[in-house]
Amino acid sequence: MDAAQNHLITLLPRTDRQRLLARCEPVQLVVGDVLCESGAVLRDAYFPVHGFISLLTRIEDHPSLEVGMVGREGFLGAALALGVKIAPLRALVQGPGVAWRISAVDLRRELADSTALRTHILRYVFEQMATSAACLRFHLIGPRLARWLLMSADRAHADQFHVTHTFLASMLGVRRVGVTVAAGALQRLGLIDYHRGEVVVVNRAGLEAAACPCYARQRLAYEAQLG
Amino acid sequence: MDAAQNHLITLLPRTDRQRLLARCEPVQLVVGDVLCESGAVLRDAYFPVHGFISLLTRIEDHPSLEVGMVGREGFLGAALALGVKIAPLRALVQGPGVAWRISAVDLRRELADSTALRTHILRYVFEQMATSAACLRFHLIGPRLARWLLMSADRAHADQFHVTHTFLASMLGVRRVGVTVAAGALQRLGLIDYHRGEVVVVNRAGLEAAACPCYARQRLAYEAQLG
DNA sequence: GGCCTTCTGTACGCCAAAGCACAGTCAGCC
DNA sequence: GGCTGACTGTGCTTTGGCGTACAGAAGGCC
Repeated sequence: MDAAQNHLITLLPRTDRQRLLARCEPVQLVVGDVLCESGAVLRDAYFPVHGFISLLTRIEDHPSLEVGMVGREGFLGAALALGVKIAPLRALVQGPGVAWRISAVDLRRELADSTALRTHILRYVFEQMATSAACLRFHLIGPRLARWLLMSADRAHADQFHVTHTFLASMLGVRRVGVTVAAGALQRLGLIDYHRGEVVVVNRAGLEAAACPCYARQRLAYEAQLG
Repeated sequence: MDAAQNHLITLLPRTDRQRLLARCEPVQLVVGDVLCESGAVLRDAYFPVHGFISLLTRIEDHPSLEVGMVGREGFLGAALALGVKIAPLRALVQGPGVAWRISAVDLRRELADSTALRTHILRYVFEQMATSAACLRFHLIGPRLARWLLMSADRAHADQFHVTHTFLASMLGVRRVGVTVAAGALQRLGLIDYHRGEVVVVNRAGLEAAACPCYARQRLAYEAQLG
């Protein structure tokens, strides 16, 4: 698990990192697993190493909506870092892999001891949420879909992954038909290819051009944080 | 300034509170003032006591959009709390009043010393952002407008305040005409009254019924935090 | 092979909101 | 009083997305 560490952990000073890892245990991320349910008590937090996790919200009778995505560059359990005991969002494993798991109690202890950990975790969450708001309001399905595919490919560390139109719809908060139409357009442009849930990014540069600017923006913000 | 303190400050343990206030100075909030510009260097943070402040974002050529509102119950400068030096959002004074101002340097020192302050500030911001996302995506102009009016009335501590349709449009991220139509409907229902920028909440209960459920939800979350 | 389920494509009508244009209306100022 | 500028109201057309319904296509299982 060293070569492909979680980036937040990598950013920590050596002693903090060692102390944190001593409290973590590795777990498998299995596609479809729900790591925490909205409204349930938070028991653990996760630092993904491979694979990725979607953060979903629901309001009333609307379809669900993804408000964040966590991969190797991030962390699941920000609420815990704020001392909140009840999960505000549903966390769904989307790409298979492994993660470091830490108990709420241990995380709390580590956060108290490590300013670096606290800062990195919270800044990451903040950035994600700030980006999505305006995007949800103004951007059309097509560009949003393209952005989602790129973000997934980044976190899956692959140009191919599994996801159906129905599922995409519940991520973007739109109808399944809306996804079908938008995905069909991307396919006709030769940017992606898909078949019964297997999506392949064919023309990455083209897909980036088709994606809403939030993709580039978030990427820049992330790189600025690292550098 | 004691009787009507900022709520986050009130929540602090006594010693933390006294130390914090020793570093703050009172300043006037004048309507239209821009306390920080997006992309500019952050110098100060604010704890409003009276009046309130809107947090605005802009993307590309779209109209601006409000993503947060800060009054007595909150705090302006969350980015600073995360160690970010550049303001991610524009902060615009909307309701006149006073606030405690603290320099970035001093805030940093206080945050390092006070777990309570850190937790309260970040939890507050987190809650706000999580609420808005789905609201922006799913709710119609009318209910969103009603919610905005209620939130403003709450923070202004008055049933009357000044705001034009054009301005409301830039808060909600819609056209001015859209606001005119929605506001006209609320007025015909006898819920509000307005005339050249002076808005009066006539039927508060009715307005709450007309507002999107995010208003009640956020209120509940806030009360839970206090209790 | 045949059935069933899952996934994808297409086709309606409908509506909220956008973009655009223009007409009132009120307040303050010269 | 009359001008000016800010504010509000109304009337178009266009459009992106919704809700719904149904039909084809591909894979799994018996």
